[in-house]
Amino acid sequence: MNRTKQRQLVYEMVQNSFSHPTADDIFQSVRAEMPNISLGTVYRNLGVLVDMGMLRKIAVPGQPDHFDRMSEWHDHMVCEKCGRLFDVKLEHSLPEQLAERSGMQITGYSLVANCICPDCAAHTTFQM
Amino acid sequence: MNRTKQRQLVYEMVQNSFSHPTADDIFQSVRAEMPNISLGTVYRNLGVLVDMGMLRKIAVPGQPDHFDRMSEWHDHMVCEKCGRLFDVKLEHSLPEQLAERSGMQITGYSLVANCICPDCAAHTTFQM
DNA sequence: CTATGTGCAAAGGGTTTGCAAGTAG
DNA sequence: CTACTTGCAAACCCTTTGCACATAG
Repeated sequence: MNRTKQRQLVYEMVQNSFSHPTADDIFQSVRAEMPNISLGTVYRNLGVLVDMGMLRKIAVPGQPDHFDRMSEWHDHMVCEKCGRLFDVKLEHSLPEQLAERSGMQITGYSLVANCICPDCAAHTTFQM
Repeated sequence: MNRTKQRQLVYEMVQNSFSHPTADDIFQSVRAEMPNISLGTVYRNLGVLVDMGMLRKIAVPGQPDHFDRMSEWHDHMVCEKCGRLFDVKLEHSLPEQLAERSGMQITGYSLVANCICPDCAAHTTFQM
């Protein structure tokens, strides 16, 4: 894997972000520093970095994919009002729960829960 | 909600299926009985039926959406060899696990686990 | 020098939508 | 009669890809 400026910038942008950015978020942000970078390059580098286990991809139904740094394992919740992602750590490993119940080997999983985040719960005007 | 032949057929096809069909599977199948039905109509009816809680939509990362009847609540696993979907029932409700850990209200979730199904585990030739 | 990566623009795949005509109730 | 639904085709959105050029090592 060659170390190009583009790849470096894409990686750092996700690594330093707290907001679970999408490919386009990353594109916009990296473009500030390297105006000629193309969206295709961002996608390609995200793919490489995810395949190498240096970043995580989070598939959110009905939204473009989000990306996250490789911190301690956790799951994600998406606020159905504001669309932001939040982290959550389950007490019992989901793959273990699934393997035990199904008897099959679990090789990965994708989980996104819908929630109302504290901000939206607080600011929402009355609704029936 | 009007009761049209198209909507009826779409509903019945999913209701009688054991295979977690995609919109296109449903389209192909319904077309056998009603050759002029359009794919757009299938999508529209699936949307209506899911919104009314008569069918479930299963979002599988990297695949088109699948649909399922509204049987007892369960989760899904997708075999990474053959791509088929399988049902699994967790012992502890995931929304409860998530709510407890996050303190937020959980309004739904999407979970798909990757697995190796028994068929593929048995038939696979040796691989490193 | 050679493998790998890039920018660009076009294509891809699943899904949604605008519209005029058709149908349910 | 009126609101809802359909078929059709075009549009949409996110993502991938082919290609010729550029760059890392």
